Amino acid sequence: MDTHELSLFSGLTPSEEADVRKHGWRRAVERGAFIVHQGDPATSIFYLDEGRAKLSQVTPDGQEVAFRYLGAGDTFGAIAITPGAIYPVSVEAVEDCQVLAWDRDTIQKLLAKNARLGLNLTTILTTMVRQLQDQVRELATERAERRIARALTRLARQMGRRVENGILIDMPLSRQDLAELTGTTLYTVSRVLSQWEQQGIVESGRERILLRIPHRLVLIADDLGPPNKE
Amino acid sequence: MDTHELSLFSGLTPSEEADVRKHGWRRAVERGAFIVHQGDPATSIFYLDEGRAKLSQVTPDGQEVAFRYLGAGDTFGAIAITPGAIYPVSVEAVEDCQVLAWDRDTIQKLLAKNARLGLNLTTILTTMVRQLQDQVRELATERAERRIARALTRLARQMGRRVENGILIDMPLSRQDLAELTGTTLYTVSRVLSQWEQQGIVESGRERILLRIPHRLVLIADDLGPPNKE
DNA sequence: CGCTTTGTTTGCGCTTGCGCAAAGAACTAT
DNA sequence: ATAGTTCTTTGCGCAAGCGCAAACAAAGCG
Repeated sequence: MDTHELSLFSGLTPSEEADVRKHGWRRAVERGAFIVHQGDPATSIFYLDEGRAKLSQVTPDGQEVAFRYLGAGDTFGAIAITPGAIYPVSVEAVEDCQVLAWDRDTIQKLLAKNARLGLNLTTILTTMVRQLQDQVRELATERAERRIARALTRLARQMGRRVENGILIDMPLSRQDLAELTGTTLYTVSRVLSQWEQQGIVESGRERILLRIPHRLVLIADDLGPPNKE
Repeated sequence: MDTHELSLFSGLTPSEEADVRKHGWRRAVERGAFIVHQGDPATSIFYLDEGRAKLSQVTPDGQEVAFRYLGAGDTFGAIAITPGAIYPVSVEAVEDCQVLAWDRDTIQKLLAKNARLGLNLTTILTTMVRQLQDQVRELATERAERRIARALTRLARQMGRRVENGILIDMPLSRQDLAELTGTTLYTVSRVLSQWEQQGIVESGRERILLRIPHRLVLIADDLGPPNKE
């Protein structure tokens, strides 16, 4: 369901992949630095080879909205394929990253040379469309608690690390970050987490969330959750 | 800013376009009928040659969420390019439509034959991604009145007809429809429209909305709006 | 032409969740 | 350590908007 299963390189032979890789340029990005700046001319398409990053947008009045977190194997900046485009989002490394980048001409040549690459890119884009449609549906119809539960289960699948007593979201993640990801506020996130903590569903600290009973979160996300009362 | 400017056929020579068209099959769809059913195997990609349609999704519990309205020149169902995919949305004709459809193999062959077609498709998809990101941002950060103003100005640009005393949304559009498009309820939409009607900004009736002072709506959408108080 | 269906309006009460403020907790740096 | 920064928690009041209900309006139908 994630871009996970399908990377830009899926189905390519090792030598094809090597060829595509060597036409791009590699760059190391430190935690906290930006790989892509919202508003800049979109000149390159990127492949995240290592590390984690946040894909987000800032509103005119300064509020931040996060769309998703990227992990190794994710592709972003595909808008660069269209001449004259501007990046509509920013991508910020939340840990040290290694990225591959291709400029417009290069990627176009590679696409012309390798049909499978084009198919992969199309699939990546339709997957993004699907995910964003889900996000719109959730924001339009679900309440905050449910959206937070959903975000956490997604993050767990994507970047969860199995530990002794549950699944740890393996990344610094503040209440504010979760709020930006779920279209709510830091306060609401904090209150919801406190409540879950009391029920033993999660265990959380500063920028750290451990899911002790992931199943319960899935139930809340799908609203079959054991009623809070009774 | 809309898919308007760029259609699937942009930049193709007339004979190329004719070739692509004749490989697809044409279908007439009556108002109210569905062109694509959410949940069905995605076997075809579509081009809307004539008419208007609604692209929407139904939640498990029956609520409907509308993503956008399509007009002549719009492409949808691109997910069909990926083998095994399922349509995540439904597309319903809101007036009589003419559509062109290509099945997976056909479109793949056409894409292999014509690089420009692939570029167009990629651009269409990145545009959809951008629009959906905007929609997420709006739902996450803006209040109902503002989202409704935005939706109306968009609809006006997309399917507005200039008439004597303003711009008419040239399509049957109920309060419920607008609510599904803006992530709110029929009641809220009705109240907001009533208020605007009193201020002379719009003039609305049953499934019909006329923008008398479109500019004012833009101001509300961008929140520079003449303060309601004072 | 009256009857039904479908869409719209608006009063009212209520829930959700926002957001300030202030206190506390955890990490950083000197 | 100590001070400063950053993140988190929670009380409290409040506004937005939900959703029922009931009345009204407009279109469709026999």
